[in-house]
Amino acid sequence: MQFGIKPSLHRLAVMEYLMGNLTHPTTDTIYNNLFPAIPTLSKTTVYNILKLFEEKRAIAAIVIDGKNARYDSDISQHAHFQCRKCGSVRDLRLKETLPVMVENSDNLVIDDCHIYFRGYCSECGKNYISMN
Amino acid sequence: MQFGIKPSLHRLAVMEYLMGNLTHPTTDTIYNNLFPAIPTLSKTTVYNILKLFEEKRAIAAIVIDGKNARYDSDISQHAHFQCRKCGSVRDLRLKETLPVMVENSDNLVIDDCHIYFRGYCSECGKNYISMN
DNA sequence: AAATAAAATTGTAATAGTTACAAAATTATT
DNA sequence: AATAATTTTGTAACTATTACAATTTTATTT
Repeated sequence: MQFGIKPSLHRLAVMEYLMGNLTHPTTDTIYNNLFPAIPTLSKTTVYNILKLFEEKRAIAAIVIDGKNARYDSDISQHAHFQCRKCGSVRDLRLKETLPVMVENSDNLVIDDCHIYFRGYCSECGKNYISMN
Repeated sequence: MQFGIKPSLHRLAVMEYLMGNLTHPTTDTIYNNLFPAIPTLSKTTVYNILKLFEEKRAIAAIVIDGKNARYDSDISQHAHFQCRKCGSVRDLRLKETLPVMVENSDNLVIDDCHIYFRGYCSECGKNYISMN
């Protein structure tokens, strides 16, 4: 396990789950899916582990609607899309890697960038008629 | 009041506060600052009004850390930066307006885009030494 | 102007995601 | 084997937000 994170059974299980499920799961989803196989697992541990991973930048936390955080083991440069109706989150590939595109006149130490879009997914947008 | 929002004293007060304070205030901050002048104001009303404004796209909700939402009456294309240490949020101007830069192969109805950066602000980053 | 309908606001209570914390269990080191 | 360090657990607390029904205000109709 990299990123200066010591491995443990639980940490490995969470990381493996994330790598095998690039569906931007919530803490709850991760916990519920791991629990059957690891009955001693506690939800606090999942919170702890996800927090540790995110701090070490081993995974990305996706926060869009403020309801709950989602997690992504794909830390390559990509954007996200969340449907306003069903709440589902999916990846959006960028057509080109973003250049340094902000005016950073002050001495900001920038280590992280997130881009997200919102709207209606193909399912929920079926009956959507623009009023413009 | 535009965006298909009927004006009321409270709605006008919230909008005026946001337009006069481009500091990305939280619901709490808005409420606490308006309350002295409008003692009948309730926090639920502030929540209701901010939700309405955001739904009508009259303001932008800024959700970065999942702790609480912040609001911005500047709905022009710009990015945000949040300090990991002090939590402050500030604007970052984009050097050029973003072109359509995602592969939108599916039928997504996209109506909103947010870009945010994280790291350490000039104050909190003073003693920051990169370990790379 | 009075009566009625519609909309906005209020206050309380509930919800849900997350964190604090101290105890227990596990793992590593001496 | 003994000790120290780390990880995990479980409960309780916290906080931002929402649900909801009652009340007040505003608009519309008679």
